[in-house]
Amino acid sequence: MHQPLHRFKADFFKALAHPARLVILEHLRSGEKSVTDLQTLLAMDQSSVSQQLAVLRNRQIVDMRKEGTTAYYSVRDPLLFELLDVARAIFNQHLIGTQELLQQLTEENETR
Amino acid sequence: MHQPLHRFKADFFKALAHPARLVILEHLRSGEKSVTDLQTLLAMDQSSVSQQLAVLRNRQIVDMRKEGTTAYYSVRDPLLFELLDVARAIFNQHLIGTQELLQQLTEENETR
DNA sequence: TTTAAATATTGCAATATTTGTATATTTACT
DNA sequence: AGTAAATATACAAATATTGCAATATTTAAA
Repeated sequence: MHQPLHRFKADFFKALAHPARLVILEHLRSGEKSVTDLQTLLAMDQSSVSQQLAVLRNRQIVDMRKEGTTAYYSVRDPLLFELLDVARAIFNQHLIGTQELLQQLTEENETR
Repeated sequence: MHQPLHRFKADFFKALAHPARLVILEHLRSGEKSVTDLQTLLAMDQSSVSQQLAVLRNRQIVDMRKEGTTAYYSVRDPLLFELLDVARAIFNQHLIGTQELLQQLTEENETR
């Protein structure tokens, strides 16, 4: 049925579903970065960074530009940042909900 | 450092990273649905639907309401649909890119 | 108190992802 | 040609996720 398209979409989300890759994307908000840059920023070893970048590259989420021996990575579609913003908004809502729940539980204990 | 938060975010995206779960969420755009409803809509067996719903429930993406023996599921935060919309926009861009590439390749072959 | 309907959970083999380590590849420089 | 820097890839062990089939649980009604 809608199998292929939804599989495609699922693969896209799968590419985002990793802490290191999310951090990489956050760092790319401020423009392209080299692998060494990211390696420093994330305090990760070179090959791990390269591997995560490969995942993002395969899903076409990032673009790569080579200058000499240096590879510069950037986010292909600025809409991605919008997506991350909406995701952040959802997390905030989530945290507010959790906080309210805690507050409620605390009050229940106090009035007892 | 930012480990826990990004792990949390990654888990959220992981919950979206499955074709069946994406289809379920699309169906929930038009309001709450019972497990049987979804089972029919998706042409999946009951236990698979329940399992995927469990994943969405664990990540607090959907809410569940029970009425008799029937369980009604709905999306907790409408922002989620906004997120899916942005994702859709990204896919469209992506497809346009692919299409243009194909077009270009076709033209190259024709003029040769 | 059986029975049926609706939903949830469990167990497990098959796959897929992650993580760390080692090894390639590419490019520029000497 | 030989070497160093930057990046990429290969591989294997540890984990996690799927996809089914079987089994439980819960609720309402006979």
